[in-house]
Amino acid sequence: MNTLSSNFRSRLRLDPATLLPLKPSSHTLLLIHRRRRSSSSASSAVNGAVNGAFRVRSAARVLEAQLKEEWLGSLSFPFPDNGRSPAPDSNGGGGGESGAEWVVGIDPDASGALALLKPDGSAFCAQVFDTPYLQVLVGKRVRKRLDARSIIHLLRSFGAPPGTRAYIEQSNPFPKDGKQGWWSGGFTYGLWIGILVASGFSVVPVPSNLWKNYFGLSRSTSSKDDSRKAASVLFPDLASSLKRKKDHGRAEALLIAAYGKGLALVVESEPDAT
Amino acid sequence: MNTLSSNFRSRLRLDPATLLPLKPSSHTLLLIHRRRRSSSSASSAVNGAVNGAFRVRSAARVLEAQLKEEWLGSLSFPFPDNGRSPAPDSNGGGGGESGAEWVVGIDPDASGALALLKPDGSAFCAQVFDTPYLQVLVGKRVRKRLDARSIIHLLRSFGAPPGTRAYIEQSNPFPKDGKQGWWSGGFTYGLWIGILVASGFSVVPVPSNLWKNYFGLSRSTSSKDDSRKAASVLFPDLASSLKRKKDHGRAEALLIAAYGKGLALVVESEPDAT
DNA sequence: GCCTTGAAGGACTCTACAAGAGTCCCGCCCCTC
DNA sequence: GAGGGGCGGGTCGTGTACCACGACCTTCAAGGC
Repeated sequence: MNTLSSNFRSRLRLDPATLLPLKPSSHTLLLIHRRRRSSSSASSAVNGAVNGAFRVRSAARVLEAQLKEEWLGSLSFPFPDNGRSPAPDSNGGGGGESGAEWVVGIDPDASGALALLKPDGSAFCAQVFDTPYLQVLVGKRVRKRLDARSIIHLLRSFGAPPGTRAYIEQSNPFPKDGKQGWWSGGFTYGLWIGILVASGFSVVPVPSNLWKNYFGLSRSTSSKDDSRKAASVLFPDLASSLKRKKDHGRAEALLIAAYGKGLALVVESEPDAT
Repeated sequence: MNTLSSNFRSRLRLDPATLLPLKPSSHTLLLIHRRRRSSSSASSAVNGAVNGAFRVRSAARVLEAQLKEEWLGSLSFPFPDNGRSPAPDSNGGGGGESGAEWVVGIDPDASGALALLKPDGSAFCAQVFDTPYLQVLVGKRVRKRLDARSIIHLLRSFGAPPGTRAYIEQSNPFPKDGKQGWWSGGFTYGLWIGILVASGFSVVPVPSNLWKNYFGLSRSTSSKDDSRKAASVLFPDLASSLKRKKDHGRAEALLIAAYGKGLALVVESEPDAT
């Protein structure tokens, strides 16, 4: 399709035992966001329900969770009333049950990548694509900007089922970083989210801490190289496309997807208790 | 649909004489971006074509235009090979000719709005919608974030023809503005672009200078009030929804749409010469 | 083309012909009414 | 809920006890190989 976006394929048997032992704890809740009718006017209803009986503290706690749920809901498929061909089942997600669902992982940076885990028989087909970009003249300099059309084209070519979950790393710039970096971080993040939601994916933002801790990549010197190494172990058939330093984005996308897949397995295999 | 997004309707006869006298000059070119096969590897082909015969100056000029064209192309419908139900005509835009095309105008700010100019017989139906938003907990503060799902829902409810042009104001923060402002500016801008392109619109970014000069709103004290006034004159039936200070976003969206509509008329009525 | 280092940065149109002049916000959080 | 004014700001999950702690980048431009 596009000369720029190189793609690679791999075959991987995702054994739950490989991914589960690390953190089956707290994140399961986040994935169970059901329909809620409240839309952009949270405070009144919640206050009305909580007044009197509960402390102000717990009310704040509840409101906090409510806000997060609504934010996630606004990024997820199917839509409340207009969803075309919505899954009749309760689960909003892609493939349904038994772990046979599609998962997308995205490193939204300008030199980022997109990883796709697609069910293939009893195994999985893993692919990774560099994010298509363009050269754009901004000010009197040429900068790199994501190529919206190519990204949409790529997503459509997948043929993923509606509501497929797309895990995307949250943009979290540092205070001492420059404003242009802050702007670009917001732009790539927003562009990806807009495209994904409009394309029928259910977007799940993931703070960078989570998937890094999940794979034990925290506080490791040269974690950039380590994440490439970890991705090569998880997806050995893609190791050849993770050899260079600049393949860091590919590794991130793959690990984010694997993290999301692990969460999905947790949700499916452990309905409630530990 | 949504309790939050208030909508309003108006009927307006857009007389070309009303909009044209101001600036039929330079911007017509920007709208004539035809298909180009080059994608994200501009430099080589262009350099090859320009080498030798032309000065370096003009080569830079050509490359500059090429970059801009590619950036606009990446935001426009139909897609090169995957466009579903593409307009068979050459014009990528919505309604075709005779000025009877749909136009969308967007003020992408967090408290912004979307304006829709829809052909209705020989006149136009103008509507404006506040951008749906959510309260989101970021850090330990509650901030306002655009509601992607509601925006998509709103756009789909229009039933606009594929390739309808959506004019959106460019995000241009000031150097002394804070990083959070830079991030948010990039985020809202990117989110809108992603949603619009993925929803089949042709996005045309518009620097704020252009439409302000176009309507003579530059260098006017309290240009906020003036733009509300100008929008009320152009769309008298919507004046009642432009009364408050905070309706500034609605006025902006309407004026951006009117600016885009004016450009479309220029392109259609004056193929080449002045 | 790939990797490293180091600091954290306006962008835009118009005028007039190379670089300069002039213009444009917004987000966020406090306050009052 | 609406308007006004002033400055330009991390955010995150987790743990211990309602704030503390420690973790996390990125963009953009220039130079070396």
